[in-house]
Amino acid sequence: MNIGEAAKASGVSAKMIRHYESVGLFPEATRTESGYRQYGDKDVNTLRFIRHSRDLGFSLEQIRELLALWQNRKRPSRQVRALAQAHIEELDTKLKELQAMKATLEHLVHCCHGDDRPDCPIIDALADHAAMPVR
Amino acid sequence: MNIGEAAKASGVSAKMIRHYESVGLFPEATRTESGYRQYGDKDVNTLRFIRHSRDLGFSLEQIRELLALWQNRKRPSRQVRALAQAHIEELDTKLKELQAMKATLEHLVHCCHGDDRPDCPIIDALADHAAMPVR
DNA sequence: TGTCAGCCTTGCCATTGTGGGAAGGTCAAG
DNA sequence: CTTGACCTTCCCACAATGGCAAGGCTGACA
Repeated sequence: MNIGEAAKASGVSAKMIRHYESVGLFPEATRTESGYRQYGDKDVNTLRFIRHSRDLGFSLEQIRELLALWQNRKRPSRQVRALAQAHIEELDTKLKELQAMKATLEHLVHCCHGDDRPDCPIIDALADHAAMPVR
Repeated sequence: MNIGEAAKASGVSAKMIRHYESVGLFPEATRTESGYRQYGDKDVNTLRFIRHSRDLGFSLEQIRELLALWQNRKRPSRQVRALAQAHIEELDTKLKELQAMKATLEHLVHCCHGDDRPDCPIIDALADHAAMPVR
């Protein structure tokens, strides 16, 4: 099957399939005589694996490791779990940052009357030399 | 004061000050005869405003608007609040995505025994054609 | 057989915000 | 006058994705 079909079947855009190939995440596809990339069901499965991993927020580097573990029938599940655990912690760090930002903003928005008057605690907080919670 | 000093005083790196200037977020600094940028207290305040805004996750484009509102003494606080409110919603969208990823991963990690055996529900979920919650 | 749509190819550019580094000019202290 | 610390500009990199352009291939239809 051609790249477009593989893209549809896997949910990974043709552009991204080429990109993954170029960075070595995905093996170089065999080509027809005229240079078209050819894919099989196995390739589509791999692409789906990649997409699922992306959907969970894994980076391409992490996916590289996940793919290796996937293809290694003798992997200790410990390793997979450690990778996932580490990623959860990354997510958690980001979550906390975003939550802190949101909390601060919500507080400020709450304090701002939001009418025609120029007086605004949000602007004041951004300008003030003091009191910027996050980071 | 030179750019390095302004950077220290504001918490914005010299690199970024130049960048903000180049994209028009920050006015071009006056220069000494030899070409060094010169900053005053007012500039440092503006840089702090920018940094505080970045700390709350506003994009440079949003900061452009915030700066305009800040400098307009007659702004209606309504506009500031609307900007902040919109940003809160962006944050919330991201938060929900990350939370969904985290929840899925936590579930999978919980299911994985994580020992020397190769059997691994995490890998299985990534590979399986079905059941990928997020997105 | 000609042609046309719709695919494919490569390659370059843009995004967002930040950092790194090179090559060279300036300044102040010793 | 030298040296080290600063400054200048310019280019490159990241991560992941999209877009566009110029050109080649394929298959269907007249």
